[in-house]
Amino acid sequence: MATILDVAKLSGLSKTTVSRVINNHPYVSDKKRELVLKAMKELGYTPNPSARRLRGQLTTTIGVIVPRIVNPFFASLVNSIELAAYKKGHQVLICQSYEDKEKELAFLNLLKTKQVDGVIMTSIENDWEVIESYNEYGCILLCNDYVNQTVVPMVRLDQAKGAYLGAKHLIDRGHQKIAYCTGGLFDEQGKGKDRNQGFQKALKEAGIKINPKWIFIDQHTIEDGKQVIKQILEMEDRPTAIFTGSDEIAGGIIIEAKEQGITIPNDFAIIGFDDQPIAEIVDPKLTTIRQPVDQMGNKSIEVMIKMLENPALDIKNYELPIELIVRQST
Amino acid sequence: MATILDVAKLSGLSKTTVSRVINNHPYVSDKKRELVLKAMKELGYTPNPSARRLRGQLTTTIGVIVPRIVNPFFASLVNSIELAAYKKGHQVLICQSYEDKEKELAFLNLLKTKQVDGVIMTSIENDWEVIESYNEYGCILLCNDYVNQTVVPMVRLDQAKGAYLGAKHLIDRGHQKIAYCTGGLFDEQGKGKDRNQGFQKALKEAGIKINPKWIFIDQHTIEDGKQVIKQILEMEDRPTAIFTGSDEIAGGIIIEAKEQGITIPNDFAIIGFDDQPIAEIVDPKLTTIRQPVDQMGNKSIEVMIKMLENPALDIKNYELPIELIVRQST
DNA sequence: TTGTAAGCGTTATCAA
DNA sequence: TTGATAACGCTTACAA
Repeated sequence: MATILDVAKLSGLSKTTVSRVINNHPYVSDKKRELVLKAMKELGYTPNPSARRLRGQLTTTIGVIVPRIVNPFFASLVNSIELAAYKKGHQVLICQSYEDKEKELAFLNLLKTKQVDGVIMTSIENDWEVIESYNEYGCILLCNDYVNQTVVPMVRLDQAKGAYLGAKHLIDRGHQKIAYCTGGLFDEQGKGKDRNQGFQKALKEAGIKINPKWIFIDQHTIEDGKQVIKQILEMEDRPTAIFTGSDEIAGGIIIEAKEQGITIPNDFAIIGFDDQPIAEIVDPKLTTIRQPVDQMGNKSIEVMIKMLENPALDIKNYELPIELIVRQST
Repeated sequence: MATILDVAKLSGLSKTTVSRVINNHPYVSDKKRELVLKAMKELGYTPNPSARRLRGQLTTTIGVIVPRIVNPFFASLVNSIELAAYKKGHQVLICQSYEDKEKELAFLNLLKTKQVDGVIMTSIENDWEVIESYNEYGCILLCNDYVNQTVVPMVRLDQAKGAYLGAKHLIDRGHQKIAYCTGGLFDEQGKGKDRNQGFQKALKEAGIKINPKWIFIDQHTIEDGKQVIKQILEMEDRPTAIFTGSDEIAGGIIIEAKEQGITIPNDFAIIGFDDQPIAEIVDPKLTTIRQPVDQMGNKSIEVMIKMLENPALDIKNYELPIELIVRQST
């Protein structure tokens, strides 16, 4: 590989001048700039990022932490992040946390060693204090997931509103007995609390009481969805509608329901979350709450790069719109 | 961040000795090793990968090129690669080529600058000669896609056999009029040629002639599948079975067929390729050819790491099993 | 406007 | 068995 010295020699100039050209510094005469550019081209020269990194420069690499890439929601989020990053000349290092604290920390360690300029976290596993302690080593940006403090920029959706819209839609369709499936808990605090609040708000407004037997926590996959509907079918007192935290659970419910001879939306109305491709694949097609994934990816990269260029940037909260998509399952 | 010098100072030894401990070199007394280890722990020391890279060491980063991460097949391939790499202490840098030659090359350039130790290519866009020219800068491994020369290790499936099994299955079910959808071309050469061959072999053995009107090339998405079935329905002379190059196309066909009041498998038998999650989501569930994605990912990392440790490694071709999964669509 | 030289954190070479 | 030192490729004071 050609080095900066090779370029310097070929152009008959010093390393410094070459470096100045590479970094667009002022005080280089047009003539010499030409010379350098020509030599660079001739040698097919690319600056060595490791050396730049070592010297304390930017790495042009951004890390992204997702729970799992096979989850289509996160796949499309990574997709939009990668595309946006590439346009800006950055690479994307991905890490699947698999919801594991240790994996998450191992990845955040890349900040310490300047392997990545910054990390976009799409989910948070460790306590925020722990994660925050890495913030001194590089930029952290929260995308999708978030915390209550405003210590790092966040790109997020109004999940409470999304859940509210979904629940309200079911109520407007005449449902009073509504089950709730979440990937998190059904707490005031903790994972998924915003959606819980939105859901509860809608029910409260309609004067509906929540039946704790119809709350299913820690549900994630298609398989989980199948189990949920099985459990519901065994109940004496059944709900008439099911609100779910993801299209995958909703999809599982629809698939298994059909297997059991249940008609949707007649026997049960189902609503998903995310608007993943599966929403249009299942039959009946899924009513769901759309998360503007592409916008989230673009915004995250935009903000991240701004942060990198100007570390003193104001820390802001970017909220993106969320909307209800009505299809056939409700 | 603590550096090797800090560790040296704290342990009262030299950088060299510390380095020896880090790299498990011989000739370090147990006592001093202890000392170093203790100091490392106390300082929370992590070696700086940029410095190691610059010094010509391994980067513990492996690049993976996929056409697009939102394609579930590639998402699960990346998933298994990432998991296997993590176990071995490696990071994974992903690049979506979006089937773009330039993007592919931009990424291969990371090899030149020692940003990644090696690249796993799951698809090939540029001419092989072009790609091969990067092989001198680092390890290249082909996974899923392949070329005819054996210049780099390849982890692949017997696609011809897969296609043969699928076509044979349709024939065994009594079909004589079989359409063919491929993501590539219907050539002797070029993308997807193996599957073409397998398909053709099965038909030939059964004495069936191929109707060129029933060949659909360059089909990829669910949307494409919908278009295919629409076209078929407009034909005078229709096929009775459709062989597709991916579960997504097959899924699209099933979805649209249902919309049009067609019954599957009665009116048409459909067979997919990949055994993606969608295969079990559509109704009727999809008969398909399973590609052992996890095995491919694991094997690729295993071989890649072997190559990195021993660049003189024999270049081999690793072929993994492929099988037919019969469900309801045939 | 240009160049010299020091230094980023490692590891390999050589000498002790 | 240990340590001093040079080198990897780059950027940035500082000097000219």
